Amino acid sequence: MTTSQDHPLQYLLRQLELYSDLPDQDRRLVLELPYRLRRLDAGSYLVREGDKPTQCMVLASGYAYRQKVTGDGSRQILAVCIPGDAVDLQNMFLDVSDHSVQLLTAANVADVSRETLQELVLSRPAIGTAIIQLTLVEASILREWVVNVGRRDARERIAHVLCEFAVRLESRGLTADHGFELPMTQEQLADATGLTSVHVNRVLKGLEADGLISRQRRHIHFADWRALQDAGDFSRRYLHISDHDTLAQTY
Amino acid sequence: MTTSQDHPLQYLLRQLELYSDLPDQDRRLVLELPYRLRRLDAGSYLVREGDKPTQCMVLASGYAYRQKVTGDGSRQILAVCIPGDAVDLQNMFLDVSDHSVQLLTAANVADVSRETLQELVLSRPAIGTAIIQLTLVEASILREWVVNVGRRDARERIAHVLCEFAVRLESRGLTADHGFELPMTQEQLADATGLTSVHVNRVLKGLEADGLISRQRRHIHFADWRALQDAGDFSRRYLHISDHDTLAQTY
DNA sequence: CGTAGTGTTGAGTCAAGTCAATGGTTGTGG
DNA sequence: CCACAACCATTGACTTGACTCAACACTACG
Repeated sequence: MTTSQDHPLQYLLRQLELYSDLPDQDRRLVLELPYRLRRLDAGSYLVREGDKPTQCMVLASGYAYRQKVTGDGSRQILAVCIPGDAVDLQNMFLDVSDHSVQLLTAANVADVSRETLQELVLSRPAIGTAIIQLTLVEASILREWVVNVGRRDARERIAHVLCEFAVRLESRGLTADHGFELPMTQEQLADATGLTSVHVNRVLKGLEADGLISRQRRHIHFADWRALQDAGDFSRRYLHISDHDTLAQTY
Repeated sequence: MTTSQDHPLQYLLRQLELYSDLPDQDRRLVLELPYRLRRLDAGSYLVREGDKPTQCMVLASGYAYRQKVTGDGSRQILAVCIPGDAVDLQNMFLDVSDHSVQLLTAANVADVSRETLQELVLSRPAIGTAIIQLTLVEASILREWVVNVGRRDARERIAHVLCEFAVRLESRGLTADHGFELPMTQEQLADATGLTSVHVNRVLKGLEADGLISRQRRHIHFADWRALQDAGDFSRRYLHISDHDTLAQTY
């Protein structure tokens, strides 16, 4: 259950150490956090807007997304969570959740007590620093999403999201080479980019026709990674991943 | 210079205490932070994307905005900073700034040493908690902006931004009753909402024609606050300001 | 009193949305 | 193993909200 190989919190630890190394003791404290593991189906809600959560959930495997719904019922996806992401750092220090989190795929979720984690953050400076950095990087990604949705056209938006996803997956050691399994429908991609599913479909076909990507089912292959980055006005700076952090440095 | 009345960091302290009270000692530690005060003109850059900052700046007076520029030169405004906002909590724990901050008006800016502040955050749990909460609320506002720009039409976007601005100002005790001085041009408002200045102008006139607001120069008066909130699909939940925190509770 | 920055308005265009139908794939139960 | 259902992807025809371009008005300030 706590083999270092498949420990449910291993990706969390990896993420914490993306921005600064932890002392051995802190590393141990993280891996020794008591947790409860749950297996949940795709579509399950992890958090609902308005909830007062007592647990902090970590995605041990699987994908999820943050979302908000407007008054007239349309949905905006705000972030995609990948394995290792702490789903509600948000809620760890705020009492009421301001958005919902829903599973994109079936997933294993580790629940950690809010108080335990809070205490760790406040008493261990290195862990505190790491968590703050995580939070700040998440904010940085949100800023980039505002730019994406506010000032880029449809083709740029889609290309940008694909690039971001690829780089984030790679930094967590989760990519096949030059491609990945997109865990979302075109409608979800539309809700992430402020478009409609019909238009997303046309744009994807356009990117394919122009030789930037190729697709089969939901698998995206980067036929021309350089050109895709250009098409998406993508620069990885905002992800704050230093170059030597990435594994194979494929991208 | 350090009268409690006009201490440059007084609004910062107020903001820190919005989400949880500080012990007297911590309160004192904040107000006793060594700082250097600068007077800067409108348009000055406080931070440029790519900078490696060593100071953490606090707006003692005046307004600023965060922005990013896309490859083709268009600008997206990501947040408006009001007096008391710490301009670069971001940079306090990350080494390279991922966006720029520019003054909207002339302002007094207090520079605090990055290390001093870091240490305070990591050694004083109440201050650490407050800073994390601040960061999380900023992220929550960013999420709402993604929704605003991604899923609302022009009229809703403008109405929403006006509501947000009013409530934030009030929570800091900075509003005249049922109106405020908008410190931005219509072009800047356009860059904040992902629109063009021409269209912003038409929408503002529309809101005025429908009796939701009235304007003279840059002063916005809320002729029908209730209707404006509805028009903007606005709910203050995402600001995480508990009701008793607001002063007059005008809104 | 000229200049520069804003704000305002109209006319024409276009990127993206809407509506609606058709195809494909997967899974399930008979 | 087949048939049906459900969900998702694809495509075409038409509409529209917001953009572009361009001119003109107002205000502030040196």
